[in-house]
Amino acid sequence: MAGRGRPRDAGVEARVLDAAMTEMRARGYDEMSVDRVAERAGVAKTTIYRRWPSKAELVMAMITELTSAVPFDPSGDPRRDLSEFVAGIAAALDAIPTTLVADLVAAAAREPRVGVGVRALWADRHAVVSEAIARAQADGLMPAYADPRIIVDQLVGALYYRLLVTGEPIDPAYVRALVFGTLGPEQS
Amino acid sequence: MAGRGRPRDAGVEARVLDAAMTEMRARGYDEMSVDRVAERAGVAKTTIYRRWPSKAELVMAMITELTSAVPFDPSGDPRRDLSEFVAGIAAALDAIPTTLVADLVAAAAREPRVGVGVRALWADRHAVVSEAIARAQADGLMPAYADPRIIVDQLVGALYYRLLVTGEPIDPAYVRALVFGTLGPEQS
DNA sequence: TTAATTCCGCTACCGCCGTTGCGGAAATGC
DNA sequence: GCATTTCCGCAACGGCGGTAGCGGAATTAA
Repeated sequence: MAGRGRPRDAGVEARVLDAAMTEMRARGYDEMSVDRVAERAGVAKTTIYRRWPSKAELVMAMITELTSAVPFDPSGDPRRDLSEFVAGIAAALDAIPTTLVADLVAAAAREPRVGVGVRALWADRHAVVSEAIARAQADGLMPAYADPRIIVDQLVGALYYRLLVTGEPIDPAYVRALVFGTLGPEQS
Repeated sequence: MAGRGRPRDAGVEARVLDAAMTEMRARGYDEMSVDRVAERAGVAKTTIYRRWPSKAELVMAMITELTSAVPFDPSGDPRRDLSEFVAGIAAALDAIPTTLVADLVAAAAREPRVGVGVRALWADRHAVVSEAIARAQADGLMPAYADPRIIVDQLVGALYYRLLVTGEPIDPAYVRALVFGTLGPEQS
């Protein structure tokens, strides 16, 4: 399986991502320099650029590791699944510095490949939640005139908008209010 | 009214914002350099930095001029006002390159002052729409269990999310579906 | 006219992102 | 052992954002 030449140092990737993480937490995206990340990882800067084409994609790779750890196993109960879905996104957004989320969004809009990556991370969850909403509509738990996929846009969009534009906090109360506004009061 | 010393060249501001606009349209945010803007405006780079503290705020000033031109005069009819509100945002987002919107969002998240500026641009409209929604709820046109301000988050957020993250188009059909999903079918 | 004041253009500089080229290190195939 | 191939570290560089300092230009006050 090994190629012809010198094999890649297996530890480099993890060391760099780790260093990027600590530098990010300590200084934020703008003040984090690739040179310092390289130094902290004990690696030449060029080695970093050989694996990730830009600072944004390096950080993107770091984030992918983080967000892929957010659990999500749908139960079939719309209210429960919706709450978990929204809370999961809120938690993921909370685990990452706000400025970084903003930069990722910017990177996603600028670099199609990054955008595709971010979307793929959540595509399956979106599909599950869309189905949960459709089921809730069919069961008469909520108005049936809205497109489930658009409701997903609205749920996720509200979180991003609040975090990035209005700057207001995304606390459990907000998450609850969001789901409550979508599904309405509990029906026994 | 004139101060003691040499007065500010009145034409500089307009020339710089104009140059920034054309450079932005031609090259996008990243490839637009302040040096070139200065050259095109016939102005020293330092003069630009004396008026705007950063590239982001320079572009922000440019955008403020643009978006402040989007008209909005509420009629009192919820469906009409909601449609105009959403369509107005969609139009504003459409008039600006997507990458620029993303960078502005990033700048808003990073630089509180920029965020305050953007929010102030829309604060009054948000208030009007919130009241329109509250009125619609009171009149029984839509479910009353949702917080109007959160509905505004969801409407605006869906637009941003679609534009910046999913990359899907914001066409009149989507705007219509968004309002329809919020207010439900027309009631004669 | 002269001094004080404010603005402007110019040059130089720093730090950072990202690239290029080169020599050496670590593996494989003969 | 030896050539080949791939990876790595190193040094240098260009371009950009942003800053500092200086000399001169334009204005007001005396």
